[in-house]
Amino acid sequence: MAKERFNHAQIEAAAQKKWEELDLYTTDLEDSSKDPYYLLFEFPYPSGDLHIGHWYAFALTDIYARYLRMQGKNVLFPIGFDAFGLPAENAAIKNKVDPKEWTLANMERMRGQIRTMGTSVDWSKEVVTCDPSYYKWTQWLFAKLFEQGLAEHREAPVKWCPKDQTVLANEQVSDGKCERCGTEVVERTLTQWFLTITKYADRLLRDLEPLPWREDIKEAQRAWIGESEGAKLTFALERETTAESLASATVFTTRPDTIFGATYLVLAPEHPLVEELLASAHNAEEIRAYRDTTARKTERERSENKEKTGVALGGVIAVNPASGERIPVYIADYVLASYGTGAVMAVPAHDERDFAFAKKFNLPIKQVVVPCAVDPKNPPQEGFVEVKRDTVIVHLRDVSTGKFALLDWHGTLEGITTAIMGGVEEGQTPEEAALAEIKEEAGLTGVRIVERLPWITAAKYCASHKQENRCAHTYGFIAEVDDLSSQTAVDASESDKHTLVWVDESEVAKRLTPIHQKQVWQLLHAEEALTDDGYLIASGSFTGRDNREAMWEMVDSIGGERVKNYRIRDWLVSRQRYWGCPIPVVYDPEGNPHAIASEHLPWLLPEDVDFSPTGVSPLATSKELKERVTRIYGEGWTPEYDTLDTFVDSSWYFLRYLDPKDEHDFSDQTLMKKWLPVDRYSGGSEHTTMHLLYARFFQKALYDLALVPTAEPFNERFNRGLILGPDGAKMSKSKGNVINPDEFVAKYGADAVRMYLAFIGPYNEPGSYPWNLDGVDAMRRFLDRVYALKDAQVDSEVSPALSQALARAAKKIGGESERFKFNTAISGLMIALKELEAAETLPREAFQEFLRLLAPFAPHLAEHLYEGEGSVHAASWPVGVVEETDEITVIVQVNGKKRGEITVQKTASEEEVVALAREYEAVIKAVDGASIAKIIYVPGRILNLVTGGP
RNA sequence: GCCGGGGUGGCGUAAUUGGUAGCCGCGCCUGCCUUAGGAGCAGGUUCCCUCGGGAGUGGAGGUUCGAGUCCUCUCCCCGGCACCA
Repeated sequence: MAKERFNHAQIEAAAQKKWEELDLYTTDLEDSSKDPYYLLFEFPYPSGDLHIGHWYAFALTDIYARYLRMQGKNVLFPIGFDAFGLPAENAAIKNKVDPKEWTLANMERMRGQIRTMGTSVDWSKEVVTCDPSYYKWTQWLFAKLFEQGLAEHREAPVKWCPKDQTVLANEQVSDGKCERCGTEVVERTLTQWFLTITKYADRLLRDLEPLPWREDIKEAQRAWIGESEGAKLTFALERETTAESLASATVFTTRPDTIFGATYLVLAPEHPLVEELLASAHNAEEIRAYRDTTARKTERERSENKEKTGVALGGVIAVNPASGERIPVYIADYVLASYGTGAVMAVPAHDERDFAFAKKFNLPIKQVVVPCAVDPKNPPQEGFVEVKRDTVIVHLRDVSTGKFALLDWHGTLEGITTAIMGGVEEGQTPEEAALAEIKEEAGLTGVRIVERLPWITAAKYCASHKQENRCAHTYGFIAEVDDLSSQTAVDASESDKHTLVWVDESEVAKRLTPIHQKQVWQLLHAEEALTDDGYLIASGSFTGRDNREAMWEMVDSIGGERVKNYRIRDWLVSRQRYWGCPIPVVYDPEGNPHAIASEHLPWLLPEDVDFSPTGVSPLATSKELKERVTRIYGEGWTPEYDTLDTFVDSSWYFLRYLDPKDEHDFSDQTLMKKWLPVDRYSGGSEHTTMHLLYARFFQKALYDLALVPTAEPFNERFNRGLILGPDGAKMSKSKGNVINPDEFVAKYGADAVRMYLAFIGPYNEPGSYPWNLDGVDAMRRFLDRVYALKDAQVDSEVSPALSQALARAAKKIGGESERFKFNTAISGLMIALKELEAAETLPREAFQEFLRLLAPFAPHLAEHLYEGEGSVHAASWPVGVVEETDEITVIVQVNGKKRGEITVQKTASEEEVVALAREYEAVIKAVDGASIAKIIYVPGRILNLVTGGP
């Protein structure tokens, strides 16, 4: 017999009607009788249809909104539409419809769908970014930024999408492709509007630290801002032949400690000095050709091919300000014009890119930092003096077999395997020392040194018998021997210490035991720069010092400047598209930009426009716009034809929610003081670096203008996971795995669908979940079980046990909801339901209390079954007190393994518990006659008996 | 490559933050009910086992009376950044 299933369509419609009649969700922002709580989710783009992702975004934040209201909070839970943007324009081009009509129709459709979801959003605060009453204030704020010098009009190379026919922000380009349509972007030089977010880079970074955000979100922002600390150093440029001073080049480096190792200088192809020095170069043609080739390449093409290219600035040299060395100057596109100073000092020994370039162009590689390994078995001791010793390590190869000689040590050094090694004695060259050691330790003569290794390395260890720390400054050699048969035997005193062994090349690294031995061998084969820290060599008066410790002194000594540099670029906001907020600027007859005065705002988007994509801004085709400018400003004045990036619209919408209809101000100062910052902002991880950073920048700029009361817009930020298609792949129309929620809502009901989404996993973590119908079905079964209990209600007293069960549930469900862990909150509901079902009789009061716990999760069904006054959503969250019982369960362990559990009075002493435990059969068996050496008792939790001997 | 977050049953997940590993759900198994079941109900379900137990949270060590949780090394997955000097 099928269980009675409720008619969800009927119940939902009735509940929604009731909420509207009671006007349940209009927030009185002035109300000061309750704590304000601003719960925000990212407002949707009106694409036309509500998809399952919208449900995940809106319905789950709605759970929290409802919970907070029941907690007695005054909750602001608003919604609006991010209504400007490309899809409308593309639809317009394709289907010959008006973008405005298209957008308005979509919004109307989505409003209806959102209403049927049963979310408790406050429609009275709705904002629509394409509405003149909204964009009037986007324009007003832009004008404010312009007045502050935070909006700049300048020529710059920009990313251009040939398909969308518009400029893109750096952030909208990924892998060299337009983020929106996937078309390869090209670079163009245009005069564009920029918001100078770089001026706030430092504050955006610093103010991030105290925010209670998840580390990965903060880290993504930090990486985007990309702070690096370093120095600006200046190199004089001279004519190579006459030493005539030509100019000077400033470089940015994060490694000024390696200045003595700078063996050449590199300028970005776009660097202004390149043009300036062209006349002095003897290979001007070559340079021009290189510059042109580079200019024709997209940034992607440049970075895709990691093979270094470049050309020397022939006849020009730079003077290393530290060493005085005259070093060559190159032009290469691995140096970016847009980062740092567009010029670098190249230290091939200690920078991977410089190393690759130096190898290719045969430039000198000069080591100035010696990386230092520490012997982990014998580390330097605090307080001992450090003594530096020059040492050598020899890798000796037998030419006839190709094997290498190693020494297996005996005695106190048993188990250690090294190469032939030893100290460099007074008056010896390292080469001589190497040959001497070969003779001494291996007893070999007729050996030749074939190579001195390029890098010097070091190892630190403690020589405890001498009370000193040693630093072995080590030169490496490769030596070869032809004929082993004619060799003399090793001195007996040496052969006692070690045995000479010959091993294959591939075995060497595995056999070497002390860490620096291994390191030297690896360096021998390492064709790469040394980027590790260590001590300085060949660095004038700084030689011997720790590189990090000496760094800033070195900067001072050559008149360098300590600076911080940021990777973030200014925000390009000009778009050559129609469906956006017109940039509120006009140009005087001289071409200077002027912000449009507030009495002319909103500066309306003209309607007599041909918006087919031609590469010029559609607004340029408007007759009305030109006439408007002439009428207001006079002959010779011209309009700005570009529109704003839609991220500008969405950078302040949460301020407008507080006063959406205000005609005299962008928001309300008093209400902002009361409601900002947003308490919790829930959204998608795709907005971590753009929207979130832009909104923070806007807030700070407005804060500095005293237009908003806080420097940060959002307190908590939660990023939700992703709902995948049933096939586990990201939903996309092309894959045909898009879930349309309407179908499932019709079949299972809105409550079941939202509970399924809530139960799927923790909401505040970046997981991804495939859509699974069985899960929706399970939620419907749960709701059917709830519904089935409605007729079991009797007017009897609630038993203490049931009362306690509900109190525990209220506590758990509340706590989990607080942390957006709706999955475990629902688990709490299921446990509570089981307890209600198991009760002999179901007191009405108990079931009604359960409905209050259910209300945020299944708002329609809870409303339908609720018998109290008004709406269940206006009821308060149950505040059951979880009482402690007199009896407690103690887990008994023997040697950390669980052997049983005993129930004792809460007041029982340790002795009593131990005595009880020792009578327990499994415990007796586990102890097995052994004596108890130790007893660990955590009252009320655990007893651990640790056995000693028999 | 660098940075961040993770690896727990067949699956999604849970674990009071150092104290009973596997809650809740899916799936699966058994039984009941039913003309029927892609319905409902009850029970079971980490693995191995000689039914006494034993093993177990990616792997290897360590700290601790006790480790999914802390430390060291290592492997793998996801996300971000990436010629940023």
